[in-house]
Amino acid sequence: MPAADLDYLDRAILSKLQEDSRTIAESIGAQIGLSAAAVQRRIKRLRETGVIAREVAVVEPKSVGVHMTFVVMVEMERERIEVLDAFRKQVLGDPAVQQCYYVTGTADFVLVVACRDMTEFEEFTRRMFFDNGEVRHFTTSVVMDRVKVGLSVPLHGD
Amino acid sequence: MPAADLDYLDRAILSKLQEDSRTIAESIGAQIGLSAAAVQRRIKRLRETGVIAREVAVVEPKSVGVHMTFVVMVEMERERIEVLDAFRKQVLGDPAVQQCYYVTGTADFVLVVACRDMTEFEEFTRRMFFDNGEVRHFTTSVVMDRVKVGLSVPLHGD
DNA sequence: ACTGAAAGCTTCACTCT
DNA sequence: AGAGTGAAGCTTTCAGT
Repeated sequence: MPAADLDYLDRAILSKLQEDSRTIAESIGAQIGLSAAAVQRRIKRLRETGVIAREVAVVEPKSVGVHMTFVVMVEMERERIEVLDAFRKQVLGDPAVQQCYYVTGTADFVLVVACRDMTEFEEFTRRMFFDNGEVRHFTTSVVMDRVKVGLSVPLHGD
Repeated sequence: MPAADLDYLDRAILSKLQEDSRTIAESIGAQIGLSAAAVQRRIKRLRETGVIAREVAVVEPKSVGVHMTFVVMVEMERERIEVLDAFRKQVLGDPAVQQCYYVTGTADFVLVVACRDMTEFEEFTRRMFFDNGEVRHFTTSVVMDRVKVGLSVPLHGD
């Protein structure tokens, strides 16, 4: 998605929807000086062009029995494309992995992992790391506080 | 929100809405064997009880000119409550910080930071770390690939 | 929990600038 | 092209069963 040309109105709309995707067009329009229909049209276009990639419900983990979050740094044995791609695939298919970044530095991947408890995390490490000969090393940080959790992108005039 | 009692239908609904919050109740109902109204009522309750914390639009960063993501490990000078809280506050107010976790281990905080470019990130490090006497050390990893990005929580039968 | 009516939001066609 | 208005369409909400 190579930078669609968005004016300040589009950005204002995105800013609202990043906060709460259920904000109705009429209310957004009132705040930025546009009719509801005009806002709708823009939202539609933002969705179609992929600027709005998806709209999701954020579930409170504790309310569904998921009490622990971990940040895991993973170092692979070899940085061969095949090895990396296989790991990527495994990560994409594992529901415990909320996020995975391929990064520069000593670690190759940074994972954010959500589990019900420590036992479930141990099972996770086994299937993801110990049963995988290509993982050289991993270090786990237990999350004590989720200070800020979101996917909001900074939109210049924030 | 200490674990509301959710049955498998609630979990199925959450699973759908985590994927796409615009999935209409009728379609969810058809898949799990419930009327649209019943699904609606459950969704309403899930929202009111905070199981669904929020509903947000996920913006594709590149489409708004945000081309770089970083994972930053931060080590504080002292682990005094005051110091930590001040940092938390700063993080919450900074739009470049997508996520911040307070963690065990050598680092105190793990940050996911989104910026337009390297220059903006350098400005960020200055205001967040260098101008802050309480930050002892930080290490930056540049994200080369956002393999998996989401906030979806594992719901047992996934 | 389901059905059907009412309300609300979005979408479309049309017109205007 | 993009903005506003008003009607049609769809989704959600609220009664009543």
